[in-house]
Amino acid sequence: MRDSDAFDLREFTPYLLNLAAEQSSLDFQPFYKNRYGMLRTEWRVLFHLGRYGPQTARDVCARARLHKTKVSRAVAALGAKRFLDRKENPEDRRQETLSLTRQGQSAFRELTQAARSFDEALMAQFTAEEGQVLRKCLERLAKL
Amino acid sequence: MRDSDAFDLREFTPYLLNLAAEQSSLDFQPFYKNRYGMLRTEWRVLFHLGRYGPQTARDVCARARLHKTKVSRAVAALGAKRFLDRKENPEDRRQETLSLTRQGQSAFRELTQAARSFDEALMAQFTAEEGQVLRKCLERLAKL
DNA sequence: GTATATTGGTCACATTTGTAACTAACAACA
DNA sequence: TGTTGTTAGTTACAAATGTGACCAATATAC
Repeated sequence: MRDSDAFDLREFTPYLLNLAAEQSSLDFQPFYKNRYGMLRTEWRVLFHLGRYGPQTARDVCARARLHKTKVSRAVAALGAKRFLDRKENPEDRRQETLSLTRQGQSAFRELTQAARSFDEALMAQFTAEEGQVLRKCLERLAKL
Repeated sequence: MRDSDAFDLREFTPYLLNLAAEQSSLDFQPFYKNRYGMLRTEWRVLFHLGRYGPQTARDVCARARLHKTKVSRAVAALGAKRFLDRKENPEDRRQETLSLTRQGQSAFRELTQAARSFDEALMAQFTAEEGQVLRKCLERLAKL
């Protein structure tokens, strides 16, 4: 196993991915946390509601690739902060249709714009080709 | 804010990074979890001890970029499972020198080999150039 | 119709993590 | 020597997550 001496964690893609993911998430966090008191999951749920319109928690789960308990908690928190409204569906009383309040829409617009700028700044350190390769690789790795 | 309608979370690099990181970590997890009952942090600490030899928890913190409480817990867990030994440093009795037991070294060798193979398989889906670009971008994003 | 299975969503519990306070040992300096 | 500050590491508590049990509503099978 002579070779194993030469192997460094920094050559291990999952490790690198985690470092990069943690770092970038940490840098973006202030936008939704400081200003709106949201957690990451809440921001994701808010985003999906803003981006794809009113839908049930089940739909959010599928689209955001989040477990239903995580979505349930995020929805409760967003509701408590008046970022979304819940309306029971009369045709199937198990489910509720979630929709953003005016305040929720406003937060969505600002956070989306912030995300866009953030991403542009992040990608600006790479060439267009590098950016495309990066994106393509990440999508493949994420099994999207 | 017409443009914000077109923005999708999948175009947001931190989001993509997180999906890719979670997916790849999940896929590798069985190697250290099922076989050795380790957590991710424990595997990282074990790796640094195996790769860079006996050292104090403080050194591991610096090299592995982990907070000292996280390392402290991982060291306690690895010690309980007999993967490492702790020896008080007589020159400075605050610190302990950590070193892998025979069992720890064996686990290190196997996990390192597994990581290497895993990484090769992961990168095999890309061309050599793509791999280099990906690695370079990730290192930059991780601020290494 | 009644029994059974499935689904949307919540709750309760255990695990993991983050944060800050803490202890013990050492260092610096009067 | 005594006082103050720093450092290595642990502990205690809060916050967040994962997992499975759970409840009510609907669908399916008989």
